[in-house]
Amino acid sequence: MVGAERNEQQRYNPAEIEPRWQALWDANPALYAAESHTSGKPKFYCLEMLPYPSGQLHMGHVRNYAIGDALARFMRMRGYNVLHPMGWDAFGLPAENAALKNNTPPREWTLKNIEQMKVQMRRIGLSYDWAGTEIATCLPEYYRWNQWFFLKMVEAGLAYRRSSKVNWCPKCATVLANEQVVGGCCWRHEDTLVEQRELEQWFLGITKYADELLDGLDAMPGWPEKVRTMQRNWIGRSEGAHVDFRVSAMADTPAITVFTTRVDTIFGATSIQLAPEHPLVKEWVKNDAELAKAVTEMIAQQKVARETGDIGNIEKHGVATGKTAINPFNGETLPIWVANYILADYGTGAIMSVPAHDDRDFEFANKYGLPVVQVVAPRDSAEDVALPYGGEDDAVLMDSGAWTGETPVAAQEKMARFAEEHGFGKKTTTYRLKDWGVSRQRYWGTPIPMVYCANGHAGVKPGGVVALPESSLPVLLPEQIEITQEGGSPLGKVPEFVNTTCPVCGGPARRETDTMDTFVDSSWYFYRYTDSRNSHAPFDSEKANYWFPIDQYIGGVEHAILHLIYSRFWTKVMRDLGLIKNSEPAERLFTQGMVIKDGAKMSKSKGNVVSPDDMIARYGADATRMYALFAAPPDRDLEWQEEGVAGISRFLARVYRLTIKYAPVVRTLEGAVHGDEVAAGQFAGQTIEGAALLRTLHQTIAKITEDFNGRWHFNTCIAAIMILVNEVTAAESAMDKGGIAPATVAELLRTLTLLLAPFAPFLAAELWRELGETTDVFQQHWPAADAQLARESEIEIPVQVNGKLVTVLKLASGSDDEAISAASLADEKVSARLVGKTIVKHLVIKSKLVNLVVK
RNA sequence: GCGGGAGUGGUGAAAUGGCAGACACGCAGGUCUUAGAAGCCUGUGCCGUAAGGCGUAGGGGUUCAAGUCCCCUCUCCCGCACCA
Repeated sequence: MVGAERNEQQRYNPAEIEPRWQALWDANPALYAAESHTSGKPKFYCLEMLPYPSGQLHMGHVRNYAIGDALARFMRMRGYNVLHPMGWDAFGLPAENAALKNNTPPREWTLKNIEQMKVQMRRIGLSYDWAGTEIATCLPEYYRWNQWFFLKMVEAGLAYRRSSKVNWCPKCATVLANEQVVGGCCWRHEDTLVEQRELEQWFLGITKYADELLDGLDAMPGWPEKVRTMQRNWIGRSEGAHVDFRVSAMADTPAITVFTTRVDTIFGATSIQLAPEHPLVKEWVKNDAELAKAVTEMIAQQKVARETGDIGNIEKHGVATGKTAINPFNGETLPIWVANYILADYGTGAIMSVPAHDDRDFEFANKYGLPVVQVVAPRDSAEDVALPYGGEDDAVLMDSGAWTGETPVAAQEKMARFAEEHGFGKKTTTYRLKDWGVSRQRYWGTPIPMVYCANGHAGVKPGGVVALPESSLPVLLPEQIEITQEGGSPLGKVPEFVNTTCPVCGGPARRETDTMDTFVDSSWYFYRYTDSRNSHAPFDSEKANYWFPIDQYIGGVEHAILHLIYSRFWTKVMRDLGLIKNSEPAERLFTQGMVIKDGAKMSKSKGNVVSPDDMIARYGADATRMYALFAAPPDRDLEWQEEGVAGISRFLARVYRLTIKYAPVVRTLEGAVHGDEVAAGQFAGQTIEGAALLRTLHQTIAKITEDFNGRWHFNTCIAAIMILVNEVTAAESAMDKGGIAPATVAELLRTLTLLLAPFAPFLAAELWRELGETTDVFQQHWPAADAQLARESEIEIPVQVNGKLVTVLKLASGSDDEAISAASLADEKVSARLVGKTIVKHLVIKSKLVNLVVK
């Protein structure tokens, strides 16, 4: 009957369908807007990391957003109030480089890129609430709140200025945070070695939160173990002790404070080792030309090794200073050396060397013939142990005065207390994490809202730093400016910007000309989304408290340290300012894998970049994003194969053909109920074919629904939809002959469309309309799986003999173990295997499988 | 060196201790076509004409049953690294 109505088949044409729907969606800004915080629905904050507006979307973006958009659409259909925002991480160096190259102002270049990328994102059909949430961090409406937070941190003693050794990228012509140095090179210029410079810089006191940042990781089950481990390593908490060693015969020289995690081994110390850049060494080289030469060489060598990533492998060497120090625990005199394996910026830059119980000290002592004194040994086997010996669980101290016989752990505690009581040491904790240096000598960033009062006033000496009042915010970035890469901050060359008055005394003042690290912008942007048009505050606390924490954050693992640690820090600061209640920004974090091509990360230099625009032009946005979900589970790397996209496109074309073919039948069914309103009994009078199709349908619903709840194996979800479509296609002749009730056909096609909606929104919208619906497919309820309909009528029972498959029995659904057992013995193939054997065990497992153990 | 992850057909992959390779890609044969493209149908882990045997990096173990759990080894990817 249906076949007769078949017209000339329309072909699936995404190039026509997709822009048509896109235009409709663009014209309706409220379509994906979240309801307010007073909504009665449960909330769901679905967030993807905001992109840098380079002007070109890449496949990594497409994959990231395809995952987030599928989830956002699914959650909406499940009845949640979904916040799904998007914005632009719009400050940063590329805009300045582009300005140099093309003579375009950074602002213009950035805003143009944003427009381009927004066009691309809309073309993909991503369901963002553009009108309600979109932010660009380079606009004063946004960055004024960076300045506001900065002032709050100055007030709280969390932002401060000091001179220190900093990482300097010559290409960026600016300072970098420790987090932005990757393998000794700049994170943006992987071939550019980072130099060390001494500069006055602004720092944020992230180390005040080091313990909370570290301990909090244990209570974050929704974050990948990998990310939590990386953050633990980065924070690098190390419990130990400081011990002061007096320098012999130099009463006015300060004692050398060493940091050690093994104070229990101090009786085995045979030398003191200083970093080449230790302050005492700097003093001593003044009167010792030979020492000066050796130290200078070591510093140069350390620098080279650090830059080439070889630090850790360079040969240990050192030089004796000729000076000695006193071990406060036993009064022994130890030689003081300078060694190239001691780092100036970790601990105190000085160690006590215990060759018997530390690999590095052992290597060093052997080379220079320093004594090796064992003071820890296994409890039972005395001192017969290979050195260096770390001291396992059953170890005890030997030759260690009052502490001899103690376990190392007990001794560490007692000896640190002893040192403290006698004033030459204390228990202490060292972190690898350093305070966050946020000053950048660049133009395209947030101006730091501080001035230097030229003449000074009460409490501020001439040239001293003064915070601007909140009322003077925003400090605007000047627009017309000459960008250069030399001669310090570009802002320093703009007199109208630099010259100002002191807000306290009214005298002349000079503005801070450094700008903030762009990671400041991204540390709190997701709070702004909850109230992005607020001009009185960064956001309304009530709104933020409704939406936070983020229910699902999705992005690349490359931000595991940088952005994800800074934004955790910022959240804690905001909590302590009383702005929010949550202590962590995101309940769940998902890090998707990379998109690779020919086995390597896509890059211009390798020439293996696949452009999303090309893919969309050839196969459509639906096929492109669906392939990104189908080709691999989302947490794994994805090898981009164009044939695969073509395959998805063919699949969508089959769905399209099938739906268009039967749509006329569906449309003529008046008042048909559908979706989850269908009563289970409705399809009771099915033909066998109809029942089989409904069974697969409901199995598919169940599978996809379950997967969205956490497993996120969208590749197998899409495979399940393919299986369903394959079955429907195979039943076409039955459908044509009227072997399947029209209501069933309608149910199948409507539900199939709903199941496709999170993955292929354009096609779903088109087919929903073709099926005669006037509502928006994304406002529909997600279909409910009916366990009755999903149940198999016949079960397949594999039968094994000694664990090897012999046959598969087909039995009526609901057969009990006894029936299964009997059927397995009655089978010919099985009995052939049993000739001359004795059955030892006859196992029927969970009504699913039979295993006969025979001898 | 430390930490995390991975290793399954020609390829992407699937399999929550229970039939290894679902679903795709590719390939081969067929069909339709004046021809091609697109469809559609069939086949496709390896060895073997077949019956059958073998098979999840390698080795061992636990179990009625192991890709999956445990131990050892190898390889690859990612992060950190002379961190005292």
